[in-house]
Amino acid sequence: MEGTAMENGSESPPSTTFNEMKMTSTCSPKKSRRAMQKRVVSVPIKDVEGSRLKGESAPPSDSWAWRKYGQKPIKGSPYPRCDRVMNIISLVVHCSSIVNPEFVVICRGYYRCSSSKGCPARKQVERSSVDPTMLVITYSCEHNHPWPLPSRNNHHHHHSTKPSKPEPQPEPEPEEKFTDLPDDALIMTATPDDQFAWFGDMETTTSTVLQSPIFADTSRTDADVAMFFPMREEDESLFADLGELPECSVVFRHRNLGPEVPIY
DNA sequence: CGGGTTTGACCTGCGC
DNA sequence: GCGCAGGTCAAACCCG
Repeated sequence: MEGTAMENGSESPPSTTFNEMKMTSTCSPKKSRRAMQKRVVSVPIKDVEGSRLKGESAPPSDSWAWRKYGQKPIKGSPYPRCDRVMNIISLVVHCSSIVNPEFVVICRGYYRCSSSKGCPARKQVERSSVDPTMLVITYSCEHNHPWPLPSRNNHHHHHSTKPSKPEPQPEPEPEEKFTDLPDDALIMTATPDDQFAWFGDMETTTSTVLQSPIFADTSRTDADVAMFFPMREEDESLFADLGELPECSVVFRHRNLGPEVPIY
């Protein structure tokens, strides 16, 4: 409500500013966003849904622990400055997207590595603007920082909320994950056998053609959309689900395609 | 009760 | 210089 008390606190000297806090939270004083190495992975939403249905908490499941620290509607949204309203609108527009795929509100979730204290690794999850059936996961790390995530074999530091899962393939040297890369982000579609399989449990992430649960059936009408709004009890969860676009598509699937789509 | 999520506010970078 | 868009914080809330 009151946002940050320290900002409004006129009695306290500006010794601890928002700025300084950020700088201390990162290793380098120059926190240029450009100084972050990035890697972008495109994952079919279907796979994410699958993992969610299995009860996993993180959006696109990988073997690290991520903590969500923010969410934003991004470019392409009608009211990007009004977050609260945006959540509502995103629901509406999302539902509209069933009828008119041109309306695609892109919300981005911000995740921080919670596997270890002070880990600078971050991850952004958003739906692809070009292919709504794909989920774009952006992994980022400080430029000069070796990939700080713990080994996927390090069981002490994660799975705080996730059930144990089979470990992925043996990982390459962590330092190699970023140091060989150009500054520009790479964009790729993850496949189980490519060099970036280390990104996570990509055994379920294939580059198979998606039959979009959302857009495949163009015969949907506004009536289909309307069925989302009379909800009351479910409103909470529905709005909460807006945080994760893929989840929203899960809702659609449940509602409209339930029996048709195999759930695994 | 501890850890994760939600969400409004705020800060910064950048384009115009 | 201004405003927009993206990124982050942190209090409140939720949940096991």
